[in-house]
Amino acid sequence: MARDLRSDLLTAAGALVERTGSVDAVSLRGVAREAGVSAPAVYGHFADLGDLLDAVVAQGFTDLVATVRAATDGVADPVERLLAGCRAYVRCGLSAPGRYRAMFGSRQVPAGEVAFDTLVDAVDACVRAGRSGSRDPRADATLVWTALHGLVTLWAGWVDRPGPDLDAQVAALACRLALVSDGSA
Amino acid sequence: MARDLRSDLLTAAGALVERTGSVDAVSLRGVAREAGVSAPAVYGHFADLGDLLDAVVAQGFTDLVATVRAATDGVADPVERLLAGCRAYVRCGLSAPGRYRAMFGSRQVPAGEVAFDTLVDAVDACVRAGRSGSRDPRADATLVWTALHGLVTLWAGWVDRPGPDLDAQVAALACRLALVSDGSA
DNA sequence: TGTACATCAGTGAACGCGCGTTCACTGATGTAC
DNA sequence: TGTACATCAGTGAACGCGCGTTCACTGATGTAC
Repeated sequence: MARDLRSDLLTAAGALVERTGSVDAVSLRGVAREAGVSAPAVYGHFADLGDLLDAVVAQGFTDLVATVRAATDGVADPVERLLAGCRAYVRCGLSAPGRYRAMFGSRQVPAGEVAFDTLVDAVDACVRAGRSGSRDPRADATLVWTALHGLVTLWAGWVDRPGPDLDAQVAALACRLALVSDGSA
Repeated sequence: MARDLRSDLLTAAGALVERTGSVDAVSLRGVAREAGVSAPAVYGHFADLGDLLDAVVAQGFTDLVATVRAATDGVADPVERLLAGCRAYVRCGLSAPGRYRAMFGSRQVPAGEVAFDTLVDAVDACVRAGRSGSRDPRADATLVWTALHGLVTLWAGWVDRPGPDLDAQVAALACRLALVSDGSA
């Protein structure tokens, strides 16, 4: 079976991003070393280091969207659907905090817009089902996203994260900010 | 008037952190250049680059605590006090996003603990005044902090931040998560 | 007031290093006859 | 089946650069007499 160096390089770059905790500390030579290949070999698959890191970020968005979609597909109840999506979002972020930071750091966030519309729809569905008192689903979805983002970035790499269970925190943030009446609030 | 090179270097380092957006992209030579001084001159005031950056972060915590304290001092009403502190926290973070990221990035957060206790007290005061329905002020203060952190890190450097006014978002996040009944919720 | 000297903050040159990128190359794989 | 050749992914050496850090130095400032 022929090796797929391009995906090997992406994997190596992802591993380095997580190990160093920051995308800025990753070097082209370091990625090549991690993949067990010479530095110039990278240029056969990526224009330069920035291109490689852009690909890591792009894959991060693809993963995030797929993860959330997989978690929400087939969930009929709108509140459960919203919560499942939020949980998946947070867990995906925490599974690769360095990449997550790179995705929503100083770079642009084009793919984030699409995913955000999904969140607005999920809040809107709760309103239509009479399960949320939101009068501005888009504004409240923004609050939810903001809080979930805080959850991922503040507690990434924390060992002794304070407070209750992660899923309970996600539920409390989502329900209170989306004005959903639920046992968690 | 004699120059105070140490504080000049801190200022220069802070400016570079904001300009590059990341603490990892700041070099000792770059800071010296920014301060108009030779690179070895830095060693007269800091052990090495890490020491200098630690000082930037430490000053960030000092500023943050002082800013929040100044905003809350003399505010009698517990809800107003909580909101004033949250607004000050967010504005301080957004005024120097790169430094804020460095403060709560991969490095340790010792000074953050003290500031957090202040937030717990503020929520607790609302509960005691019958203005909050929180049954676990510490847990709910954690949610508030998480959301404020998200607000700073997600929207730092955003030009067209969506949704309503920043202060209104802060109020919504704080009131809903701390279970304060207020016009904003 | 003037002179000799100690102190000490900042300088300029130099070091070794890892970096991104280039270049001519090699050696395995596939194809034409 | 065997041979000659084209293709092309990956290599090793080399480049120039900015980096952190060291070292002996300089020149201004303050002090003792």
